[in-house]
Amino acid sequence: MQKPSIPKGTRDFTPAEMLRREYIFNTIRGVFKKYGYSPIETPAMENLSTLLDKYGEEGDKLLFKILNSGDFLSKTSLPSENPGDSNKFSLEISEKGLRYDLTVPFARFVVQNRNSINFPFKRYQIQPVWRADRPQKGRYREFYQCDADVIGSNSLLNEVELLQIIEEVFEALRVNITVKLNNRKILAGISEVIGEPEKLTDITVAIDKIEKIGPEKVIGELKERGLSDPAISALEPFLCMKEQNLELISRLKTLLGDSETGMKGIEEIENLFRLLTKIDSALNIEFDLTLARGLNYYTGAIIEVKANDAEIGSICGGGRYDNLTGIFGLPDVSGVGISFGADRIYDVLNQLELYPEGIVTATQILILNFGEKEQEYALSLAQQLRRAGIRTEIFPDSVKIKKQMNYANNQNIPFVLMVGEQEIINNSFTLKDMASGEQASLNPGEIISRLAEYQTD
RNA sequence: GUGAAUGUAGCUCAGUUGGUUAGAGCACUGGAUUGUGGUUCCAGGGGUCGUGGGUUCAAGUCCCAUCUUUCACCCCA
Repeated sequence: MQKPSIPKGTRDFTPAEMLRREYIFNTIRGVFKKYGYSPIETPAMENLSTLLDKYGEEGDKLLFKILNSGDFLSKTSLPSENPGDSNKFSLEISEKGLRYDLTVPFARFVVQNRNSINFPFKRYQIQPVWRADRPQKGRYREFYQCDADVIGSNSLLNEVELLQIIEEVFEALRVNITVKLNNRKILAGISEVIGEPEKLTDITVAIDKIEKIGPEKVIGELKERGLSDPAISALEPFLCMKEQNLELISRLKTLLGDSETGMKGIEEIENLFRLLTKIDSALNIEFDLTLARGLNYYTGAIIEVKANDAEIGSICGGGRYDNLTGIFGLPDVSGVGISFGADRIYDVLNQLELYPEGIVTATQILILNFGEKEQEYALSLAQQLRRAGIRTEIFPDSVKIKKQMNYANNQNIPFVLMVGEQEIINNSFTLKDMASGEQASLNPGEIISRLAEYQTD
């Protein structure tokens, strides 16, 4: 017999773990709803044509592809006939793939359902995504994203609203965060001003690493990527700017004056900061010129959130994309969205033990099983308690009390109720508080009011 | 895709220069206690030593391959 196992980078979750995860999902979902976002779901798999070329070359490599059904080999050339081109071959035997994020399927959804959608469309979506990455710290092959996007509106109010959502979610989860903000138009402006507009991707990828590897190595990498020496020396002042937020904005105005796109980006971020002063936000926001974000489709604001007290990558990210639906045949529709990385948030909360107490238990009271007659009575008593909103279970088998007590302990059930012959006659039952060990003899009404004090949800 | 570490009971781990029948704690089962758990005491079950090959009289231990997990790079939530 083989040992059972699950695929690399995937995980099972026990009931105790799921209670913690549901707490995170419920918190995020609650905030999304509060701001008027509506839920949608899309299939786990998409046509590969929907997914390919949306995430850059690296992203394509990380797509999980699904083998066609049936005798697909008979319809295709054998791999030995085109050696070294397994990528091309894989497209001959695979036409579906697992979704890589929720934004691209959402864009596809919007285009496909454009006639029934009421714009501006505010949707949230909480579903798993898959990446064929090599797993490591905070990185899984299957993980949940919690997305909120507004599509069909250019207004910066949407960016502000998404920042409010970020603030509210992490405040509720009690995670201290720093929000990093940048704008792709500013990055485009920089590459224009230094005379290398086509090298925008190379430039952003390289300067994204500046904190990690330092300016010298970034310059080295840019040389490798074919950036000219005059362009590099023109770029250098941008790499070592120490100004913050508003000062940085005014400094950039003098440097990017020649780039229309760049100035537009500055104007956007300036307005965003101005709007933020109106909402009484305590968010710790940094305008970070080195924030690039990999996903190719971003065109305006880009947002990334880091946990201050835990060593893990970003726990939330997003930005504005002006033409993602254009690829699917619906041009000139701008969208902006954020994505919470639920699994990383889960790791942060586990690391810092930030869960509230009430979530470790589902059942509030266990009715012990004393035998055939007693369990019939317990059945109706349990129903009374449940109607009063108390999460109740009956131990299904009339086994030793020790075992039933042990079950209550292991499940973290705070109360057990003894329903024996004497208790039934007196209509008064022994309620035991499992934490203190105290017992009291109470009638059903008294039990309900006693339990009501422990309502936590 | 590149580089490194790791794998022994359900879980966390010990296992000497290669040498008889591979151990502990926790968990589980039974009992001390037939209606009182979380503490205690006694007893018990549970192992293809990740997998496959090789070296050797002899491999958990050494060598090779492969898989898993973990960490870093690339990239990313």
